[in-house]
Amino acid sequence: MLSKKTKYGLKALTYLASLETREPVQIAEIAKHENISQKFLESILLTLRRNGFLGSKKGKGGGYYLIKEPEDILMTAVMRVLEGPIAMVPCVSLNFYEKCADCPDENKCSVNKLMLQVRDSALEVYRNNTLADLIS
Amino acid sequence: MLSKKTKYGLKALTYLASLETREPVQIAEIAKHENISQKFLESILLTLRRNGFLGSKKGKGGGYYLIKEPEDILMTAVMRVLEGPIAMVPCVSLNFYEKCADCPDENKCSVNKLMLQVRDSALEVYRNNTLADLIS
DNA sequence: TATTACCCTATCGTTTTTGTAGATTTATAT
DNA sequence: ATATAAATCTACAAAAACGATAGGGTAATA
Repeated sequence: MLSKKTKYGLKALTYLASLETREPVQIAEIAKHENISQKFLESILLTLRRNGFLGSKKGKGGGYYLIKEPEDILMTAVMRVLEGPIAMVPCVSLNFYEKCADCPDENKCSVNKLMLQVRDSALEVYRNNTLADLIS
Repeated sequence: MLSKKTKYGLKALTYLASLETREPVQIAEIAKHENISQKFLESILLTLRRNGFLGSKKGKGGGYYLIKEPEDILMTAVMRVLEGPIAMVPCVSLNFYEKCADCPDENKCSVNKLMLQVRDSALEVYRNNTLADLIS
């Protein structure tokens, strides 16, 4: 299941990308337009800023704005920041690898074998989509 | 994240498929061989039986056994029973469809657009793998 | 009578999602 | 300059949902 954090984050990014301007947009406006709990969105935008996707400006006339062109924002990067690992099990994760506690031999593990394929296919989708591709 | 339920279920199925015999195998043996909590496995095997993957026999010499050939057990079916929807959001699910509470128009939703592709790519993997393919 | 699957329930721990309360920064009007 | 209003930032906390596991009793079968 996709977490609401990721869902809301994606929606917020898409909304910002869809605007003509790159001037700061207030949290309240984004939250209202996308039907998102404002306080929750606040923390999501914060992590997007900390990870280099958004810039922010405090005080009156402040808000959040895209820091890169939508064409340059890959879904692999967005998903990893918001949702975490793309792989469904740590033992096939590229960026968050961990050995399974059970499972004596990864190469003979059926779960590993299947989830490796799933990871690769998901990865291909995320690599082929930038933020610009999600705007209709 | 893949639930342990699914992980354990897949391992149990693979173990049964890897055996020469189709005679009943006790829960304890499966649990021990795959390093799984026996009590947890118990409930997993039960749902696999209720969904037509396994047969069972009570009493001495009882246990669980495969009811179909490994070649005829598709991962799409196994995943849907153990993990639930293959889609990451209900609004792109084939078997568990649900409209999003927010989101006025699915066709214009960026999350929908992306997750539709992810679903299709995962589906292709699951369709191309039977239980027989997971045995090494 | 022993063995094994079946079934129900309770519990513990973690993660997700949301809410509360304030502190800090900035633009603007007076 | 000063006050005011408008924002983001920070830190908790709590509630809700979910995942994983354990315990104990029942029913079927050799």
